[in-house]
Amino acid sequence: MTNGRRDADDYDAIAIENRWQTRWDDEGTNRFTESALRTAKRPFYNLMMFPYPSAEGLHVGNMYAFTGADIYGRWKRLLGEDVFEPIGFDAFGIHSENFAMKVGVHPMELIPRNIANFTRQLKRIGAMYDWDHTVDTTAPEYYKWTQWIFLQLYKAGLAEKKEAAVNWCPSCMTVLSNEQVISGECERCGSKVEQRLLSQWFFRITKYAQRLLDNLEWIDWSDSTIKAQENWIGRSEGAELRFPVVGHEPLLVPVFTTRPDTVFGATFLVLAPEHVAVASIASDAQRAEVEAYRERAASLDLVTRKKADKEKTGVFTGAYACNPATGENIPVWIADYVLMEYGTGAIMAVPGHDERDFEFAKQYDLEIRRVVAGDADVDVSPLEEAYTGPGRLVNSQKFDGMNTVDGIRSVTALLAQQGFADARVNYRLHDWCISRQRYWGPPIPILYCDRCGTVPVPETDLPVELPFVESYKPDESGVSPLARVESWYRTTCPQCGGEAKRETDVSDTFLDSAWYFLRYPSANNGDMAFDPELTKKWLPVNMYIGGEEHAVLHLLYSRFITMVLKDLGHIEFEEPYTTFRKHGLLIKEGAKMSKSRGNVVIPDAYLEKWGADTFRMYLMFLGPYQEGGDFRDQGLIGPYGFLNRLWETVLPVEELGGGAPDAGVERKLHQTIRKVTEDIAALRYNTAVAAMMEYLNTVRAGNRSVVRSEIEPLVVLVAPFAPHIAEELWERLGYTKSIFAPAEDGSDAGNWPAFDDEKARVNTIEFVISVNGKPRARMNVAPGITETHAKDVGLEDVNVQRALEGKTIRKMIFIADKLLNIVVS
RNA sequence: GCCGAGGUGGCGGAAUGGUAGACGCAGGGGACUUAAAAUCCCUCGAUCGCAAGGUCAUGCGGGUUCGAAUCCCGCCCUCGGCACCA
Repeated sequence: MTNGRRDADDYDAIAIENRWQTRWDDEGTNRFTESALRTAKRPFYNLMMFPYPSAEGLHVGNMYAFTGADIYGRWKRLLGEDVFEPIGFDAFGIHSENFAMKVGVHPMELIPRNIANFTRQLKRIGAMYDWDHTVDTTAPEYYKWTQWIFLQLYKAGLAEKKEAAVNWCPSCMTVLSNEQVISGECERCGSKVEQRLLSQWFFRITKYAQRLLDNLEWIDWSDSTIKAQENWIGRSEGAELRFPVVGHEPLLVPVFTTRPDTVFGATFLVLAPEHVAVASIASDAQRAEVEAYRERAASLDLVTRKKADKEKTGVFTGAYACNPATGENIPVWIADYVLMEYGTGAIMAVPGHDERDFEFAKQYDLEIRRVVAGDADVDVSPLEEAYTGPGRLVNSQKFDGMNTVDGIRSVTALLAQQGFADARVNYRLHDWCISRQRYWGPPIPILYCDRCGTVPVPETDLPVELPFVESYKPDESGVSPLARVESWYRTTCPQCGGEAKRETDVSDTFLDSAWYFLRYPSANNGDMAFDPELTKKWLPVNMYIGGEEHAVLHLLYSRFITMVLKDLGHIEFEEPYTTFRKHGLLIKEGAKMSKSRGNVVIPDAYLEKWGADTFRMYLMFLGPYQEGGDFRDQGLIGPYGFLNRLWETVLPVEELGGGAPDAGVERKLHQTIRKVTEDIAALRYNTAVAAMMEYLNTVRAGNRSVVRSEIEPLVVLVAPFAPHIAEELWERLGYTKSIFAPAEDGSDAGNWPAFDDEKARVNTIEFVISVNGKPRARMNVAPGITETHAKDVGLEDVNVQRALEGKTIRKMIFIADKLLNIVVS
């Protein structure tokens, strides 16, 4: 745009992008045929987290994630690999359902509309998705297999139904997740949330806890994601100790502790209010109080109950237990700070050495006994606060003087001998509750028959289709709206032919997404969930890029399902993603993007103003991809100017010179190819873009005339970031095939340029002479300057001499091709 | 409280033991233009100096080292995750 009007040959991003997107679509450039999927020579499965198709449309956060992943895939394709890059829609779930209720449109109507809008937007960003292999988790052809997976777990004994406490909003009449409870109130209506006991389906993920933990050692994932999973699984080593209840022999109350060495300081026992032993051991005198407390605890919502800073409460049961180490009788209490779902639901309280027990003992005036002294001061004075560190045992009979590590082992061994203890490992991880008392999900494929009991739906009867239900709002009954559709849930038992009733709960959305990557290559297969041959060829996923918000849920559940499917003989690998990289978080002008702040970036307007190429490039340039960055409208002009200058430099092609590149430019070119290649491989996209900009500046410096061999490789380097302009320039450079197609020399290679270390080698370096670490002179020399030579030249420099005046040289440090540091005093 | 990441010009960010501030934005000056936009060229951490050059500077305080944004110790702050897990 040099003359205020647009010449035919000006860079018109929108027109170019429309043209190439249409062409990719028409020619199926990025789509595998079924046979091509089977014959691919160098398969590379490039996966990104499929979006939930909200009504708002594609968010800039989605686009940031997808662009970074697409650049990786396009780069792999330019290297000549057969890259499979699918996308789909995670469209079931509470989010969609709540939104549908809000706008008063049935989800069965709303979701297809949203998917159509998302598809349009996803095509607009120029990612190389295979639109012939997409999934929609709400399609019966998909959730048929989600139900099939449920049945495989059921048959393997990994799915079981049991009672569990859930959050219940009495006004919305629905179960809430913990995330939807804000300080005891419903996030949507503000009502006080209650606790309800419901019978629900669980997957026994805890059975896989150790394996899920062990494999973290060898899978190639972002460190922070691995750490998050480790913490979530939460392995702790310790012991189970058993305390006989006085007068109720042979009843033993088991407790889990990581500090069996402190058992001599266990001055009372605390059970969770729900603990089964409570009813039988409570004394008559205390029974009324105990019952009242249990009722109060049961009515409290789960989030408030688990708040650590809540004041501790509890009641004495009237019973005593025998401390097997000391032989003393200690009181048994119940308190809601002890959680039924962790360990055994009971603890031995050691107030001297546990902060919570200390607080509780203070509250109810229970004995606090020191049994550990800090190493430095073998101190037996009373405790002002709980001492939780290591040290030496005191007041512990024959174990006195022993350190914490030996104490844990020795005390456990002694009590084990007497039958009161076993070494034990505990995990924080809970079984995965997959029941949802909602409408918008795949029905759980189970039937209940009066005669046969719980009966799985035969695989041949799948899918159990979700019926269209006009009024799908949840109600206060605590069961799914499907329980109101008698015509649907009444059925016959496949075993006895008698009357049966369907399970009316649907499954968790996370089950839909726990296996979607297995479905993509087989997306069009109606006969099985995943074709064995295709699965073997393409899986596990080679590269998975996504946000860290899924570090523990989706990424853990999909690992679990993969392990189960392997154990059941359906697949041959147990980790779904060979490499996982998290991307960072985008913020807007220093602040987190949120609807309430009104600073959410909607990509559409930017795409229309600047084009997808500029937008993609800017997103990758604004900060390190794996750490995130700050989106500023002002910043887009940078990459836009770069693409404009690239356009002007290549065109018109007839004016490009032929022949050999300038020596200096060629050196910079090979350095740039090397840097961009290494940076993309490591997802350092921001510095890759900077290197390309630097190279273009070098090529254009001083308005010199450019030869084709200098600029053509840059078009390829830019292609993963700005695929449309790259295709256009490539075509204008005279190539007939797509820049992403295999190179025209017939080899397996793609068009990505190779770098030559020889050609990248510098012929002059700037050598620094410093005095006491401060640079005093710089000189341009040929690499390989000797120490002697450097000293000769360096000491002659006037500036250096000035710095040396009146000082004595103590020594000189020579670092080859970098610097000479003269140390003086 | 615990785990993880981070704190560098006016701004986004480079540099992970060896020239601090690559690349880009914004700002300043200039060319072209009737003018504006666009484009191009120069300049651009602070401070002292006519200049050569000096001094200061990577959250704060110490340390290691010939040399520290980078490594170690102790603090402060920001962001993300987990949180009564025994």
